[in-house]
Amino acid sequence: MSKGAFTGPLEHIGCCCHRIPTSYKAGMRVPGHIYASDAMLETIRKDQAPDQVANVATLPGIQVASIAMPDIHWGYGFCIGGVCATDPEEGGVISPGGVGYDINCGVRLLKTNLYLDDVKHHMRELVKALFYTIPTGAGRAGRYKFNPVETRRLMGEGPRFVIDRGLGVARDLDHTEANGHIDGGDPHQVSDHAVKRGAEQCGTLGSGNHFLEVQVVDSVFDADVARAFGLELNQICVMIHSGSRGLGYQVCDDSLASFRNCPVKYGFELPDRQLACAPVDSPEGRKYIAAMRAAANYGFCNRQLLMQQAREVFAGVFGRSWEDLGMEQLYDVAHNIAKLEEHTIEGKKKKVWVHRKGATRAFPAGHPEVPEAFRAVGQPVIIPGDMGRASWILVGSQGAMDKTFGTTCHGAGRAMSRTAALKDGVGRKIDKELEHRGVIAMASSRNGLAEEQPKAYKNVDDVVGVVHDADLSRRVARMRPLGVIKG
DNA sequence: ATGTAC
Repeated sequence: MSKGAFTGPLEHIGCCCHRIPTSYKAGMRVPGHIYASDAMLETIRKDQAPDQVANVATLPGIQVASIAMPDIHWGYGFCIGGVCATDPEEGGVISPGGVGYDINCGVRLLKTNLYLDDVKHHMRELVKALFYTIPTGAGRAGRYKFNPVETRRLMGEGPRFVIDRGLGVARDLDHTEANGHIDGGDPHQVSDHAVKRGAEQCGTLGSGNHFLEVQVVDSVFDADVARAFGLELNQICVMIHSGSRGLGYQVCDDSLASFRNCPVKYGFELPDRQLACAPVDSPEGRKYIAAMRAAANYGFCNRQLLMQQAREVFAGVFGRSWEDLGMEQLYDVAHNIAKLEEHTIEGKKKKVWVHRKGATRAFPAGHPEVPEAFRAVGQPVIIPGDMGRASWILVGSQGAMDKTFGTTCHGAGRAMSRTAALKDGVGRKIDKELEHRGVIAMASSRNGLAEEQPKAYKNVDDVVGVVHDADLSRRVARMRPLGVIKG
């Protein structure tokens, strides 16, 4: 597909929201809604992501609108930063492209009782210890080995499986989206090949935009919610951004092959074959849903094991147990997943399949799926930014339920393609540049650092500004990076 | 995102 600029209509329809009308493209069942500032629209128009928003609006059973967040950019079939809800009772479909290749890519935040002054003279040692303990990079195997039977059990149970083996504590589950266990995951719908890839990679970081960062709370925007989350100024935290590694990739790939003939078989047309999908209640759809849920449970396990290794490293560097260092999990969110959820649409309660691809659930105070500890304030939302500037902690709000199926942004969003960023980095020492900005960075590949350099991303502060102003979630705390390990 | 082309 062409990646040229988008020149179609974007009609301003309210706070930070722009509409692609159904008249833009044949077959659109609903309009497109893109949340962005006027200034950001210029960046957003640079690739075909808005056209992908329009393509998604043609999917059978789609409800209300094809929605995109301010960190939108081009992706496989669906844009990254997209939200699509389908109703199975209206022929609604499930689509692997609406979840992404990295099923349950997501973010976990681990708190400590350390402050900036406690770590600032230990950052080099800390980052080195993290880098030499936690495997990074594509294809890397980890220290935890599971045989195929164990790997399938792990996919069925989620992090409880590894916690039962001493790798974490039960209260970690209370602080994970869906308690780290998506019901209906069936490991037997996952191919042997996918299981084989997953068996040796649980507890590894991967490559691309995945990272593990030591961060400091740089600013607090909502003191009451920050207190409820146990966050305060100058506190040290660890942010973990990773997904389901080769296992999720293989589940996605396997399903795309099985979906190839679905448009003919079930009688619908797609404007782009990368939108491959199947009715929720079809054999192909049911198999993908069962496998995708199992891969999601694996993703939660991967971040659990990454967290546990970070706890061990801190304990080693600071000579105290991780419990004594207060290394408790704030929360863990998935930002590449499809889930069956109840939403109110035109006054009626409906169970819909919400696809979030590079988009984060942001449920408000009082929602039954928000853990009890946060029920009074809303769900913690974790937004990873780029490695030079910032990341954010937000809280879910009612506006998200009203406008975006309980969803907000997932990160900064790329502003440059990987190849453009790579070319831009030739001859530079990006780790040295980061050091001048106060960030110790270690990566297993020089190219990785160039592709992920700060200016390859939009300013995450701007992205967060849009979702705050549009009431899709609210600012709680801004985090500044001190040290990072990457693939 | 991904043993970046079984």
